[in-house]
Amino acid sequence: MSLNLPFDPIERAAETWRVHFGPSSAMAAVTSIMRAHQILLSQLDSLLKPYDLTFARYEALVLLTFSRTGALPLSKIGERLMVHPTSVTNTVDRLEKAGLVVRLRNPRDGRGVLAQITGRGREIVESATADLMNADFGMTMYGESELDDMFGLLRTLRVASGDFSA
Amino acid sequence: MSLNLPFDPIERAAETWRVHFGPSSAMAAVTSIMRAHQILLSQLDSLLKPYDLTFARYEALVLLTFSRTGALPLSKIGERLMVHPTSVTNTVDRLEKAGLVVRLRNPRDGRGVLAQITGRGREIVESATADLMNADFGMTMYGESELDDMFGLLRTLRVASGDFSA
DNA sequence: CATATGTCAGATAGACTGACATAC
DNA sequence: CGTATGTCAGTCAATCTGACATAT
Repeated sequence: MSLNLPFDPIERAAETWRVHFGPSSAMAAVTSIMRAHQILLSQLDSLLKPYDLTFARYEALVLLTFSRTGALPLSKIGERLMVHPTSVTNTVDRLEKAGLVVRLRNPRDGRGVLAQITGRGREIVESATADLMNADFGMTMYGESELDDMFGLLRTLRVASGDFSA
Repeated sequence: MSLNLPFDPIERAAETWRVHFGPSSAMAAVTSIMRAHQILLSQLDSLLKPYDLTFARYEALVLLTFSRTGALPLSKIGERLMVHPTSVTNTVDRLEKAGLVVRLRNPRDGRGVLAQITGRGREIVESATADLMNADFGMTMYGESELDDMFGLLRTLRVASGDFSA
């Protein structure tokens, strides 16, 4: 599983990069984000595997528990999770097959569909969330202030990319 | 393309999370990393699309230009890029079909295969790299010290996950 | 012999395009 | 009418498992 190299592969790439193309802190930072994503996704998916959930599906389920009625239009789910409409359809399909949500017609918009979390869905979210928080979302190596620093740093990227107005 | 929400969707999720499950800075940090990855990958792949490259394939090509002979065993490519052996096979397949690398038998190990970059491969890397550096790898919004902070922060995660010994 | 390298078939989760029916 | 919602078919890149041939 773990590589256990005797050197930092990204740091080495950055050094070699400097020799060939000139210095680029951006390259090292971007590569680090890519690798961090890979590490975290793998850990989170492992934690969620007993529930037959991926992180993406877990996020959708959690979002539903956050709403007053346990139901949200698919369009709103896509907006909040920042994913493509067809991906929402796909995610809800899988959750529905697993019995964790049901589709309802939106009484306030004939075009729309609501995904509503089921009792079983709520049980699974509760249990999975306990596991994730217990594992600190795979971030046990960080202190509170470091986590805040990371959130703040990455917020700059999210603002600049147009996710929201600061 | 951009969402342009009037609020930060991750910050809102973190607030709601606090109400339902208790505070978790880890959750906000992890979600930020996930979103940052998504944003950057999309930007990088757009920049590389004119060359019919993905970021993963570009990384492999660059690695080859870094080696003395322009050739590396597939096993070494997998180790440096931290990807699964079958993913390396897949990546090299695509690069080979595009004429950017060729496969050679490893003269020093009958089991092994070398991927060697071609002249056309070198041209493409040079041009694509110029584009990427010109776009600062999608990180134009950051200063030098912020990029270093990010690298340092994420290094902690990579060490803890066993990528290498610090 | 056990181990390491690479390939293959097949499965999976995800993102995306374009077309479409439906309803606002 | 133009716009918005969701679905569908199909494509694509990536990842992984398990099996396998080959060579160390």
